[in-house]
Amino acid sequence: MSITIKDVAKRCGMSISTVSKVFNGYPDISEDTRQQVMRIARDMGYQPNALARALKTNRSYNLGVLFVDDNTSGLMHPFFAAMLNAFKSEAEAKGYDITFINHKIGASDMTFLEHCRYRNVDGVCLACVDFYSAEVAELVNSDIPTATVDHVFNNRPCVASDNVSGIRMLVNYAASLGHRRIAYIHGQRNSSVTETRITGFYREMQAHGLAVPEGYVVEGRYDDIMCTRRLMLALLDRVDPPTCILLPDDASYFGAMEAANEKGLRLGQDISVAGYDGIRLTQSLHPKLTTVFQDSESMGRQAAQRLIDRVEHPNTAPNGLVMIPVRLIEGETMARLIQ
Amino acid sequence: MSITIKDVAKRCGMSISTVSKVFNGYPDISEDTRQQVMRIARDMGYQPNALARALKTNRSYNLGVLFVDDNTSGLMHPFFAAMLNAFKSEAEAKGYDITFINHKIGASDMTFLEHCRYRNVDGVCLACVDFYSAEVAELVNSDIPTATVDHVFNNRPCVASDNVSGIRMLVNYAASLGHRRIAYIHGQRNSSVTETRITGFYREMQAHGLAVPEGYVVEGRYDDIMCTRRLMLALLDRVDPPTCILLPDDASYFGAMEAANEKGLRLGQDISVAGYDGIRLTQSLHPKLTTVFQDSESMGRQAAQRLIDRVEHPNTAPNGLVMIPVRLIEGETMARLIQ
DNA sequence: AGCCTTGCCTAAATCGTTTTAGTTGGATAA
DNA sequence: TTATCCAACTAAAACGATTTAGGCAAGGCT
Repeated sequence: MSITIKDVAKRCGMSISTVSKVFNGYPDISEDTRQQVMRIARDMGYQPNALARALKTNRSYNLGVLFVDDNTSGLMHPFFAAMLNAFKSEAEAKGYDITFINHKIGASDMTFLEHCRYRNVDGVCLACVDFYSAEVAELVNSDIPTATVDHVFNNRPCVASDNVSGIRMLVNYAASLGHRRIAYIHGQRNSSVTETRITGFYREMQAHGLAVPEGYVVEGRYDDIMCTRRLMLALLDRVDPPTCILLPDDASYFGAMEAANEKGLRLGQDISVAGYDGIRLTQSLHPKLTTVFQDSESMGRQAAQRLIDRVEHPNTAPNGLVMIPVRLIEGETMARLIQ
Repeated sequence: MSITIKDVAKRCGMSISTVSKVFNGYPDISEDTRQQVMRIARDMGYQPNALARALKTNRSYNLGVLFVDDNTSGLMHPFFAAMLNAFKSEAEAKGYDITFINHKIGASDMTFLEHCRYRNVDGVCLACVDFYSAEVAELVNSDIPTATVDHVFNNRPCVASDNVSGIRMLVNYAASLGHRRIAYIHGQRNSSVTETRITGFYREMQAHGLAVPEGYVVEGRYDDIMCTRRLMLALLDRVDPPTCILLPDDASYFGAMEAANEKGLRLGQDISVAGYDGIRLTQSLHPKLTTVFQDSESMGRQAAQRLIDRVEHPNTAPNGLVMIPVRLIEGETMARLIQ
């Protein structure tokens, strides 16, 4: 159905090798021949077959992405979707397509590594996945180049958001506004992102000489409005309610809005909250959410760049960790306390 | 690096053909041999190479998806993301991986069709794309099986949300609550979805004998909070303001919330609005948005099923249009008018 | 004239599979 | 006994590319 190199060669009256060499920029081809082949190939609408090329060269120009969540795919989370989008754009600009790696393809269960081998991906980016699973370890320790997002494996390339600074900025900002009773509803514990933020929270609280009462740091869930609402209500019902509550992420803001409403409290005045992520949506709301902006676009782009770098220059030293700076967005949800 | 069929054959002391036949379920293999080959293959961790297989069989078990938007990718829109997610799950369950089709891969510009050929996709699903472009026409008219979402090409397989019913349900519901001045801020005009809804709007208004004043139907943008806010304020500033405003989609609800706030109007009491999509987020807000639920999950799943059906049974008659029913979600944003 | 470059091209092997057309050797039939 | 058949295997040709090794003129040098 498609036009093959053989068709082009025949039409040109030349050998297959010559046509191939034209397309691969070999020097031992005369200018005349090159022009002619190019013209005829274009006229015929010839497109080299990626499968055949990949089979021979062992380069598929395909990158795997690991974007699976327990429940639903990372596709549905605004932050991960934005990152994937940036990753994809950058990869495409460099000539790579992307393939989602999973472990249920058709009847047969595959490990992530098997799926990667099956599709001959040149490299794989691990973003939204349980980094502590055996499968992931197997993949990372294989010969397939990897890049990770927000989780470090030895000195392998990793793009990480500066979570320590991010959470500290929030605590510091809250403290600077006069808050002393600061609570933290954090995300699920089985991720290094969460752990990093929790540690940062305690450290910055300590730096400001602020106590963290029992129950002020409580496990919630990312992207879960109802859960956040419930936990926030519980915090507000305490005899010693916090004046400021840090949320798992921006999506949780909607839960906070409702909790505040139910209690008749005005956000940014009677009760202060802050999110984490800096997604577009919460920035066009009133009151505008105070949050930490994570540069998902830059993270996705750099993850792609660094992965491709590994793929194309496997013999240079791996480039380790890249920390992506975060930025405090001063919205309208944090009250200045009169002291 | 990887284990090939040759390695397995050697280890088994058999020919390559025999091993291949075992994996492809050929009948002329003895049970003993089958068992032995399977065991050794498993022990060695053998995984057939998809590239080689695809090259030979002309089946890549890869489906293309066309998910490009003018500005940003459809990945960022909750509705399309949900649909893609369902499509992906269904495809994976049937043994297919997915590849994003675009026209800028590396240095060379490709048409969508060229990209599909380059990657040897077995079929392609067109979801979030300009259906009126020449490129898309070229693709749809090629020999590559296609399935479309929300846009019909002749009798080719298409999964469409019942937009006519959806918009009519909203108008009908509004009318039944006593609304007579109903405005419609619709999405961008260059899509059949939008056109269908507009037509449906006028038709149902007429059916209820309701007039549509000049300027009551106005072009907004999907997923654009600011734009919706602006247009809604303009509508409310009229000498004959509507009592009910239909929005382009659920995401626009946030714009409507702000507009109502600015005017000091209570949503669902002083002013009524309705969305379109039924995404999770707007259903966990107060007031809960009245909207039309589009079954993105079912749409994605069925698009995958029907595309794969075309791929696997190319000689049966194409199955035309499947209409996915919509459902009115009665939220809290529509007031009952005392008459 | 003979030899060596150099420039330009081609033959053929190869990547890892699938699949068609045999090839065995033993059992059954005539 | 010999022809026939069958079950179970294998050889080899593809699929569409890349790449190594080599061929063949034409021109330059002794």
